[in-house]
Amino acid sequence: MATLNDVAKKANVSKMTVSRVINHPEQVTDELKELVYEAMRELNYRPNAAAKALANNRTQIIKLLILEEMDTTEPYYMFLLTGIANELDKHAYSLQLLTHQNVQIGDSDGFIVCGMRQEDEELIKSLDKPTVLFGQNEMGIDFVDSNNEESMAKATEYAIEKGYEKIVYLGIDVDEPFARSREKGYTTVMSNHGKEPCIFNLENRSRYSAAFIRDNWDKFPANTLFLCASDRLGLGVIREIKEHDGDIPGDYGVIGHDGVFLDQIAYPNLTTLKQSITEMGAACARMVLKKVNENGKPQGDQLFETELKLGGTTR
Amino acid sequence: MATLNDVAKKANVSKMTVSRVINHPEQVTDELKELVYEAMRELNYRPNAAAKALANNRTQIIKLLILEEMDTTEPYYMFLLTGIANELDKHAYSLQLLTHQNVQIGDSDGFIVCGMRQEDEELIKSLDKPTVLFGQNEMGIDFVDSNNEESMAKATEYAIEKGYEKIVYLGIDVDEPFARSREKGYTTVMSNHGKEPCIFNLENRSRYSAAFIRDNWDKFPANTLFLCASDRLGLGVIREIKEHDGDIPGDYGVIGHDGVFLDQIAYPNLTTLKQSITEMGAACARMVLKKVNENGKPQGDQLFETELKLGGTTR
DNA sequence: AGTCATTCTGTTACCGATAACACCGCGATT
DNA sequence: AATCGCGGTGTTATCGGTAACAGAATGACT
Repeated sequence: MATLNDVAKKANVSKMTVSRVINHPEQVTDELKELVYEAMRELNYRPNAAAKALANNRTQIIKLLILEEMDTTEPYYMFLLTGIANELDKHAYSLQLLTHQNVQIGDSDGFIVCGMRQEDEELIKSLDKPTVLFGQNEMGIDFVDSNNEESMAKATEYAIEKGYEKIVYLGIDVDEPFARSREKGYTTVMSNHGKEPCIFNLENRSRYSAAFIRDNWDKFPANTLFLCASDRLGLGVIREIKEHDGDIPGDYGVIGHDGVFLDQIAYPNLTTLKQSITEMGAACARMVLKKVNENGKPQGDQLFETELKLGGTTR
Repeated sequence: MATLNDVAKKANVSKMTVSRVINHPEQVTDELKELVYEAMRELNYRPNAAAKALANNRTQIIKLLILEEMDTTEPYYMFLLTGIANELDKHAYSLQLLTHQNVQIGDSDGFIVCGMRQEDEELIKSLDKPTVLFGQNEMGIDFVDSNNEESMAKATEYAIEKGYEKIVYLGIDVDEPFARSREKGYTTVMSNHGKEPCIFNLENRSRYSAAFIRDNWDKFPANTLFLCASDRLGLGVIREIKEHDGDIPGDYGVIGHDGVFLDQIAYPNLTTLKQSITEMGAACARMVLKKVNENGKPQGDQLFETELKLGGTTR
């Protein structure tokens, strides 16, 4: 592998000039810069991450903390990981995965945390390096997330537009900002249209939403749409409506949220609010690297729109 | 962070002795070793991966190549990743994820490849670093996998034992070693019991297995068990049996394979052959690191048993 | 012309670890 | 007693980069 030194010799300059071309190009004349770029191209120069890390007193490592239990997660995180990893790669950074099992060993330049719940606040605050959350929070920590409120508002509008008379919201039974935002998107649009909100919160498992439908079937006349805070809940709803020989999407509509995998597993395919997980992962990575370079300077929040992806569970 | 030097001073020895205690402890007297260990403990010494990498002309990075498309994969890979990452962490290694999107940039000490198909042979052979495959193969490359044959044999035995008269095998329609092994496990046990094998291969999507059941429903009398090469296929089978008001698990049994996530999504929960993905991931990591340390010396294969996890789709 | 500031490039030392070599002391060998 | 061998330890140079400083060239100003 070609080194800085090789490039320097080829371009007839010192190592330092080459280093500067890479890190502080404004300090080098255009003429030399051209020579150096040329040499780098010819030698197919790739900086040595280890050397760079050592010299900068960095690790070139970002740790990804996944606080959620793995067996309740969808392939969701694979997309997130891909997005993060690709972006980190571009900056000669690599990834370390931390889960509940393994405590934090080794060092890193920064953290990306996901699956966070209120009770993890202390843990997060104890992190001594630039940190970015994947998922909105009220702790004042920079984050990336879907625009949960806007997302559910959009879905509610759509349901109304399609003429469903009763629109029932099935939320996830946790006291977290994302859950509140989704609910708010629903209630806001409902009241804008002078409709009565109808909200139930359930544990995020398909068997609970199925049981819920079973236990309350007589409360749901034809022309009802179930707006679910996750595809998982949506799945259980579909299952139980079918069990009652309900007509989807004629008499009953279902809309889920996430659009990662389960919406495709459902039959018929679930209409859902699809998140751009991979892009959000990349955004997390960019944000944390920027924060590292700017010595921990706050980066603010970044919200992504969801896409209403139509399946066979809505008219 | 404490360095080698700090430890050396504290223990009144040279850096080199400390380094030796870590890497070649047999070259140091027990007396000094104790002093050094003591100092390391007191200072909470953690080796600097970047420095180590630089000195050893290593990268301390293992690349994970995922050749499969992400949207057809289950959370499967998250478990694998967790296993790999935890193990790598222990050895101060970190991970880089490569997918179809991003070509290989940067350098690494070794590769773990998964989701490989025959057509990827050339790519794999072009890798210039120690490589381990996740998934059996006939290219002579070291691998880790479930014992596919044994796994299906076990399931077939179980189905027979439970008195299902007809046992239908639904395989995945690809010409890959893992698929052949699974089929072989089934056929071997069937012929041992003097029963006629009945095999169909389908694309690995639930809607295809559902369609298959629909189109051939009259061929499957009561007391039939469907042994599926994936939980995904199993899901479609369950769906369609229910559509025909078939009794599961009384008249129809279903067994899937993988046990990662979909088996729990299914209703009733799918009886499946659960793989120890996380452990296999760790095994991959150990194997590739060993291979790196031994300059690419072949490591052979490692097969893991699956666990027959009973759900509600078998008697 | 001489001084000075400015802009650019090169030199040196260092980040934290390791391999190769030098060296020291001791028992075994003659 | 002198030499040899060898296990055990320290010294030096090195991996590939970067910051801090030094030095050279240029133009502006008195």
